[in-house]
Amino acid sequence: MQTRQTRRYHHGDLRAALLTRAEETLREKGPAALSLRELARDLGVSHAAPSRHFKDKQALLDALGQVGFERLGETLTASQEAVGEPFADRLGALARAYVGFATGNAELLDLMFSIKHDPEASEALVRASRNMSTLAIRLIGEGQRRGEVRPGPVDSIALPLFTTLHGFASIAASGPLPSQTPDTDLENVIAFTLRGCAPDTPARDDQSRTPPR
Amino acid sequence: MQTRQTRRYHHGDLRAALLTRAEETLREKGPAALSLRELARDLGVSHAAPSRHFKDKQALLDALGQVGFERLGETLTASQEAVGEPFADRLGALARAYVGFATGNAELLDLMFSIKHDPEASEALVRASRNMSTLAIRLIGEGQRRGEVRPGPVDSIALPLFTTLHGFASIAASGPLPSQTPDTDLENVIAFTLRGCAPDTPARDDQSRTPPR
DNA sequence: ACCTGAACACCGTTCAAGT
DNA sequence: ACCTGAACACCGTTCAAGT
Repeated sequence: MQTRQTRRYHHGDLRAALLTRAEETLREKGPAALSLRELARDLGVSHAAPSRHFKDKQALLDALGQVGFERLGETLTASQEAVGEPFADRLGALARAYVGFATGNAELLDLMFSIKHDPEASEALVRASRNMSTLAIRLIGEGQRRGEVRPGPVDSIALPLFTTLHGFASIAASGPLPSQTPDTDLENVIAFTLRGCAPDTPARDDQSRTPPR
Repeated sequence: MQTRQTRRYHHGDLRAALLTRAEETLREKGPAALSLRELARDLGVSHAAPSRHFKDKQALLDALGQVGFERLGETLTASQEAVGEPFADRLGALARAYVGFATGNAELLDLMFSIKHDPEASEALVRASRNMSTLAIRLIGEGQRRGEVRPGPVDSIALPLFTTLHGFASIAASGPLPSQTPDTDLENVIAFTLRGCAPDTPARDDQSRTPPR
């Protein structure tokens, strides 16, 4: 009766338990304090047990990064659901979601983007990180159809857009900015990005300009 | 005579030697391979010797980050010397210099920006990193005086500008971008940034537009 | 299949002791 | 002042062995 009901401590999902605990200690004590042996200790298994699920410490870190990318992807996707159609609204929601994730998961974001993108990196990791840029591409495409984003190859706008958001998010996450007003900073970045995306003759306020030829 | 001329192995500048060697192994073998004991071995001193110069491994990493910021500052400053006055030229030179540094010193850049910006972090480190943003501020101020950058608080433009460059540089450094054409990517980012900075009525090519009121 | 225990080579840090 | 040698507690990884 002990084999069926009393599987005693953790079994079936030591892998998941390792990832969960790893994320906790990453958040609470930083990346330097992340050790396989301590993880095993916390979970009450022998120090060699993790090797059944992750061949390497790096393999665990990669898996953690993958979780991070998947969760970031979900967060960004969700940000587009309760928001209006105008491009400015969608971009604002995306930017706020990205920055919110970055400041709420600073150590994880750092880990995600410091993973070596070797050709040999886990395919799932690569897929998860690419999924994110797809979102930016969709956003730009839609903005162009609405005439709120200047025409041109989607990538030539989506990549700068993404790097701007990512740059601000990662700097905001890695320490207080020189400026003491993070909210204003974010609004400035959003406004800057909107200008970078806008058509040559802004359609928003001023109708007295000459229309594009 | 041995105390004056034959100081034997390294002495006077073990500290500098440690930093130099640390940067080499960081570049060649990555941050995970950076160990105080191996550094000491490489330099022919005992494994306890480094502690005379850096109280901690973290103290060495902070010092390494500081030299990184100083060198990046010099690189960016130098990029402004042999370039014309127009804002677009200056920005282009700055962006290319930043990305060049990032791709040429990927591991170091990563280390620089993953340093915890505690209030207790070395003052020199903080100063070195602030120096950089001063450059962006000067650039924007000058662009505004020339009428090539839209008016407004300098910070509201300088910060987005900086985050855009940094975001692209750090992504470009941390692995090949999805796109296979890094040069075009950089040009796209520069063009995007210029639009973000530009006055409402672009002064560049098309003179048939209505001038600003 | 999943885990344990022991073993190995490597760490960072500290501290008495040497010169 | 600057460095050594030994010691301590901690790693990651491997591998025979258990259930």
